[in-house]
Amino acid sequence: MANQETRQDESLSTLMERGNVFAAQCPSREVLKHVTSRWGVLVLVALLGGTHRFSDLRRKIGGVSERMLAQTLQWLEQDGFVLRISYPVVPPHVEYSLTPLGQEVGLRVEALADWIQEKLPNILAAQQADA
Amino acid sequence: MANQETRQDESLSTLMERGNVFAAQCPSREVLKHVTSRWGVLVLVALLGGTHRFSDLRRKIGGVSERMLAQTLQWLEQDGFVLRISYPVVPPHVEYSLTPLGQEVGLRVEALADWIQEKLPNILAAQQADA
DNA sequence: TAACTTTTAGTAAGTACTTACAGAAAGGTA
DNA sequence: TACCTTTCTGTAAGTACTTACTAAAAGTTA
Repeated sequence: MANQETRQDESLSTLMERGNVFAAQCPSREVLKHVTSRWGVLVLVALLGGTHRFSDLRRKIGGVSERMLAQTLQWLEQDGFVLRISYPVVPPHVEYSLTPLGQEVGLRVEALADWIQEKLPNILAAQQADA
Repeated sequence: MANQETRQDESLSTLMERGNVFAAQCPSREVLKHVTSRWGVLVLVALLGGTHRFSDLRRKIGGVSERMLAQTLQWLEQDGFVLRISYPVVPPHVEYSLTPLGQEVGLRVEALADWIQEKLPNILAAQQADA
């Protein structure tokens, strides 16, 4: 089903129990792509702060278009990280939150984002150094 | 220098001390993009395992083209995460390794990648659930 | 001499990501 | 009736990411 050419050190069986991001055909690559996507990271971190409505997220995440936010939320929902609850009213009312699985990734993504935010001065300094 | 329109809750001074990934103009966004890029993640994790030559990385990271690997390494080098040592011989011999700063991000990125690899079965199950 | 080695630049071409914009739904308000 | 609300979808158009392919350097091997 996945993994024919690239067979570095993972057999079909290992693939079923544990992904291998270094293998081109491994499905974990797709998940990684969603989680680390431009807006995916920010959505996960934002939702760690609690349930948000669509427009709340859009306001909080500077620069997202409605189109991209919607698409990103769908990716994360399909991967089982985001829970979407839609109330059948007009105008629409939809609430997004993290599933238990989503909170786990969220924490890891947040750790990364936080580190970058904190170390930004060091990074900018390093950039200057060899510029 | 950065941050004119988007001014959510960070002043120019705060920006100098700590990034804010939620602000569209914050330079941390660029760094985040490099680190979480398709190949950036894999390069960082691979280099946590020690110094690698260009072709070692290419072999290890399934699916990268030479072009993209080179570009990704340049991004990470400019951000101060990767150290590039070139020996003036023919054919070329170049070694890549992580700087102290690079090891710190690397660990965070690895934590994320590892989690995804471990939880892949759960994620695939979740995908099936609402498919 | 022809071919091979390793790393990277450059080009053209293709694919994927992003944006901007218009539009829909059903009811309340001016 | 005209307009506003919120959450999306579809479209066209633009930008960025990726790939495939060509080429270079200078010495070693067939």
